[in-house]
Amino acid sequence: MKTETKRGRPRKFDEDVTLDRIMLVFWRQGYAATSLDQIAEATGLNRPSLYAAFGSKKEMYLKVIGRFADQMQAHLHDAGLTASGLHPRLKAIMTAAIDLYCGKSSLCNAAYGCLAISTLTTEVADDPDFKSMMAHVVERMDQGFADLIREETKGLVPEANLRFTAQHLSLILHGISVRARTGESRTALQELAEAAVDRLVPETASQTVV
Amino acid sequence: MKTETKRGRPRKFDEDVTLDRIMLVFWRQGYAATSLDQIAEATGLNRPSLYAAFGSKKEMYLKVIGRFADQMQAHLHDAGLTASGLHPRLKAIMTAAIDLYCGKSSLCNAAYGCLAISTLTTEVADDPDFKSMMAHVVERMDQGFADLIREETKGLVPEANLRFTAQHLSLILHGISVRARTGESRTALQELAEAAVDRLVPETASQTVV
DNA sequence: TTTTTTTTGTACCGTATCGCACATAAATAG
DNA sequence: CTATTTATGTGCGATACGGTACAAAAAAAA
Repeated sequence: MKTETKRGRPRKFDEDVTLDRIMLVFWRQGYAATSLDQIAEATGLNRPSLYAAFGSKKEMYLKVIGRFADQMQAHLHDAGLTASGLHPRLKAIMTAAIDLYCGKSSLCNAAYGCLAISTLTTEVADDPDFKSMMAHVVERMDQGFADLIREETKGLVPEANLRFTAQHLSLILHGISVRARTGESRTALQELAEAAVDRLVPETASQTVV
Repeated sequence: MKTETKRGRPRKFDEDVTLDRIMLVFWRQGYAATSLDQIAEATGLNRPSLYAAFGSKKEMYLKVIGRFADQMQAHLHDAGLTASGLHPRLKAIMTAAIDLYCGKSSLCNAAYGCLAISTLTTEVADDPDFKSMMAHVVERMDQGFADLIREETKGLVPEANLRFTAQHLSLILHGISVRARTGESRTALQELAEAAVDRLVPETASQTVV
């Protein structure tokens, strides 16, 4: 399998870097309030190049949301590996999420909360494509927490209870995202999250959850 | 004090009814995606009348948010009066909020979640006026819960703990709003809320909270 | 070189946007 | 009746919007 050199004029931009720049614009302003001119300015590209590479504004946004979900999942997964035991791992994940929501991550340096919660939620009521994307993102987050709990409690917790607790953890994170974007301090959110985890899962892994 | 009859041509519309109609448009589409033509169509007024009565689009939106916060607070307060004891009252409030978020209230008949969480959150990062309004709305919700807990536990719970639990309850409601707009069923949200309240406050009022 | 393929950038199209000017209408005050 | 005050509705104006046509540019292929 040889690396066939592409014909035609080469691109002057990196697709991933560009998507990250587009992401930041949508993250700050939301979908509806963002114009293609702003995206063009933020990326250094002109509109025809943007359309050729990513399609319409809506497609750009959906691509960005999907990319964000991927990066978010990887980020939180990594954070969950820095500790051991259900309770400590959950706390590590919460901390990582709060840092990200408050602009303390490589992804974003402003307190914009979660991209999906902060901007996609608005568009959901009037557009089925956005709505199913939103449901997908939330479902992924629930799944992530469920997988972690399942792994750490190996059969000790009924699947139904486990999924329920996972939903509850997602819920907490969504609420924290809202407060992060509203301007609440990182330490205040950290306290809230810690208390929430303490109430949801026991300190020692041997106890039954829920 | 006599009812001075106003001079000039009388208005053909009721200001409150009109604001409620404007509210529904913003509730579905959000601030940025809503045009004044859509508002004009929804209210039956033309743009000059709208501007004369409510000012710019931004002022309309802020007025609507304030009105929503008032109505929401009254709605939840009333719901809290239908039961007695901290735990039952909180559950009643949660149920009322979920019904409203899912379109089962006189305010709105569609599952649009909370107007502020669903639409104002997006605008917050780029506009200080919206941001302070959002902080104000969240603060009011925290206050409402704090007042209720304080009233029901009369001095048994330290003010700090009490406020902390109130924030946690608001957080839950914000997360539920997101899921309601995303399409989650009312019963599923009801289960989540009940479990959350069970974990946050004891069943019997005599126990210490948190 | 000539041809083919792909990207770039200018310039544009039709439409929608917010906000307002201005004339008209409907009420009261004198 | 005349003047004044307030609300209505048509219509416009300047701008911004999403999206695209088209020609120039930059690479590989023939």
